[in-house]
Amino acid sequence: MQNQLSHIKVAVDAIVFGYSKQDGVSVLLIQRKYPPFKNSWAIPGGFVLEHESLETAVKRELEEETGITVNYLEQLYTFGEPERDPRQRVIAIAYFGLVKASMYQELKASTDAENAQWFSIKKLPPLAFDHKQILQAAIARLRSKIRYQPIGFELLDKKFPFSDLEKLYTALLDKDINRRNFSKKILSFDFLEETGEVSKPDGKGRPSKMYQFNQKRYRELLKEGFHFEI
Amino acid sequence: MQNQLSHIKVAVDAIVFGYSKQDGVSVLLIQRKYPPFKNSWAIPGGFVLEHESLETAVKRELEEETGITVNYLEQLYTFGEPERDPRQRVIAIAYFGLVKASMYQELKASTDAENAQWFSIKKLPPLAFDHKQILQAAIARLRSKIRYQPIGFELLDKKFPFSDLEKLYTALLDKDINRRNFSKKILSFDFLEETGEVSKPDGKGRPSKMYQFNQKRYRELLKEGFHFEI
DNA sequence: TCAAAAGTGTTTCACTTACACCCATGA
DNA sequence: TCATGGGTGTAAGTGAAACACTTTTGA
Repeated sequence: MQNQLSHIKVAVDAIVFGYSKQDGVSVLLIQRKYPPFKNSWAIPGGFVLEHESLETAVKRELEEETGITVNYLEQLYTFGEPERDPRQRVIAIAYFGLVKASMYQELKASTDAENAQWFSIKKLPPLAFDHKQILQAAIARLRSKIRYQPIGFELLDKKFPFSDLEKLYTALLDKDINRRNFSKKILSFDFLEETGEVSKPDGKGRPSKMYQFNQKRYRELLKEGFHFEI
Repeated sequence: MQNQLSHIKVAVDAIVFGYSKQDGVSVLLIQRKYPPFKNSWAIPGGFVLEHESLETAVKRELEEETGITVNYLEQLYTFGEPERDPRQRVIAIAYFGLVKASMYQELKASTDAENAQWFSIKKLPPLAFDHKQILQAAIARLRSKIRYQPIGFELLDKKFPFSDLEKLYTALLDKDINRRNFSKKILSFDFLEETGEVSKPDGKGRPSKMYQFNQKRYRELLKEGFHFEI
């Protein structure tokens, strides 16, 4: 095997989720400029360079195509059916990323991102290749993972009112949540801390305390055998 | 992109677990015949052919190298660090497989398997490439997955005494299990059925009822929103 | 002073945990 | 009849679910 060449190409894709109170959970898509599927919406991604790690490749492609930097990234699944790309055999290692609400707002301003756009996961456009299937796998991962790992905080701002967290969970889990029991449960975990600030009420109602996720405390709890579960 | 060739090669690996009361949980390894890592033990696997799906490739390689057929297979993770193979860039899509106790016994008889062998996960040999890391990921997956999905039955025979299941769980989860509460919990799920048979006691003690996993009933329960958890 | 949203106390109920005892078999 | 492993009943403890009430703000 003297550096043989392969007929199979290796690509990475990035399914990036963002959140806002107005639009709920959204995913970042780009519009294709060239055939096949010209002008279709697609998941950002591209081919892996010979000496670059898979994660580096995802981050690079994401930066090039959308200008976005994620604050959470994990491997999702590898899609490799022989016919998934009509041109030639391409296997795609899909990654799952999250960005904070502040980054979500910034996309509009970026110049790299002229053909990148957020789509609410409730109103998705038709997608190129097998990207519908990939996106569905990512949404399933997000929905299940948010129940046993505190990744919800990666979608909110650093400091947030408690109701934001509750709205996020309501948006992702279908059943509606009992406000009282939800707050009792989350606060009993003891990894949220009050910042001392309060939110100015937008319009009406009592202002709420601002909280932030204490990552260090969470890691300590994990070491003690703690298990997060909603 | 007219069928360009890639400098990155695509391989699949299969981490297959088996179980027996004597050896506990074991993993199937092969001894390498050629350099690099000649004579080292390694996870079975090989390169993906141009027109074959990833799953087909895993099953084919497993059959060729060990003669084993799995009754459960899922994708584990894709390993793609640039330096993981000293010869050239190879990304490996690792799969996670389980075989029933009867298949576990058969390996010894198979001729294909002259250089394949079961190793207890408690006494593992040094491994080629980054296979130690891959195997650790697989063991972690098995340990965590057995808690929220009834894959334990894929490691036992079709019919088994209850204590076999208990021993399997004791072997995988570190903490020891309260026999009474474990059986109450499993039986309350209502996907195990008595076969009417009893085991002949091997040596001593009261014979036990034989049970079998009712896959159909389990699927029904899932539809009703049932959630398995130990 | 009213509507809206935040914040909190308490009872009920179900399930887990812990413990103890009985049963069937071979030697 | 004894040792061994299989099979089962139940009380106590813990935590989730349900519900109702109070507080703080803007209009």
